Amino acid sequence: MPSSKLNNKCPIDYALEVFGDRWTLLVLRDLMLSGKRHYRELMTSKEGIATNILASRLQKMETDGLIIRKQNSEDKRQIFYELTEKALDLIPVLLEISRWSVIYDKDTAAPPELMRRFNEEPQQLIAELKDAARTRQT
Amino acid sequence: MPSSKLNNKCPIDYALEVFGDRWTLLVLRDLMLSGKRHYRELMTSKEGIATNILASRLQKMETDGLIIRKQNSEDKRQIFYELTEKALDLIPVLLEISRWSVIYDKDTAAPPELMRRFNEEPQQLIAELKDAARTRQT
DNA sequence: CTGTATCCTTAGGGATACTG
DNA sequence: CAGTATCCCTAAGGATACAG
Repeated sequence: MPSSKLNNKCPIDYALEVFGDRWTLLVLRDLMLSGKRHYRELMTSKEGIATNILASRLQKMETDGLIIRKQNSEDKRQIFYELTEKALDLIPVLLEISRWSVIYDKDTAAPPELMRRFNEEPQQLIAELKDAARTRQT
Repeated sequence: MPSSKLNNKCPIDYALEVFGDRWTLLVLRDLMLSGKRHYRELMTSKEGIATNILASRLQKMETDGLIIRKQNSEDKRQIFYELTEKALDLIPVLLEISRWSVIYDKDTAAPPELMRRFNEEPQQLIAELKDAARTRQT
């Protein structure tokens, strides 16, 4: 198994360790592109993740430095998840994947305006998406 | 599970179905960036894939339209795998992933010249890599 | 609401022997 | 060489109940 290698040198190996499972990329999508921040919101995504799986995934993502678990300063019971720069830097990966899927799977759809802008001005779009995610954080 | 949805609309879902497992992306890497074309070559990659897994992955990749299984016209026993355009269009995805891993994992390395060119002239690099893969095919 | 704790099932994958 | 065919095993994931 790729993740058991001690001296791990291949970039693809590392990526597979961090988000090469069945759920992490979907959770990242919801946090980064759908603007979700709470457990309950993540639970509602149409793929139907189980509660124990979501919890374990969130923990691993925190360990891997993708998210930070925070509580609302007024109501301590309110938990939300903040994306790190490391996670935000996966936006281009998600967009590239989306572009590919939209081309090759007829049943796949993505916001056309998003895809158009990714083709025409990718840098600016990425910067905007990052900014949007950052300002959503607080 | 994401793959069981009938009306699958999210691009990330589709990508996960096609290459969201532990091996497909590594096999693609070897075919696309390392120039491997034969079963025996794919067997030697450092992650150590099992023979049955490699065989099943190659079959699924053919079903999914990523590769074409061919035999040498002179020596029919010689089998090799040819990448489709659908697979070649994943080069940007692999490069984006690599860029990210190199930044965030200190143990990860990639050819620096490759990464430099991906930053400075991505379109040209991608075109070159595709061409290289295509000419290798025959 | 945000998770733990269990229990259970299954698909994915490792090891190895074997085949045309 | 390019795989099949088995056997086995475990980690990943579903379902559900429950807790703070």
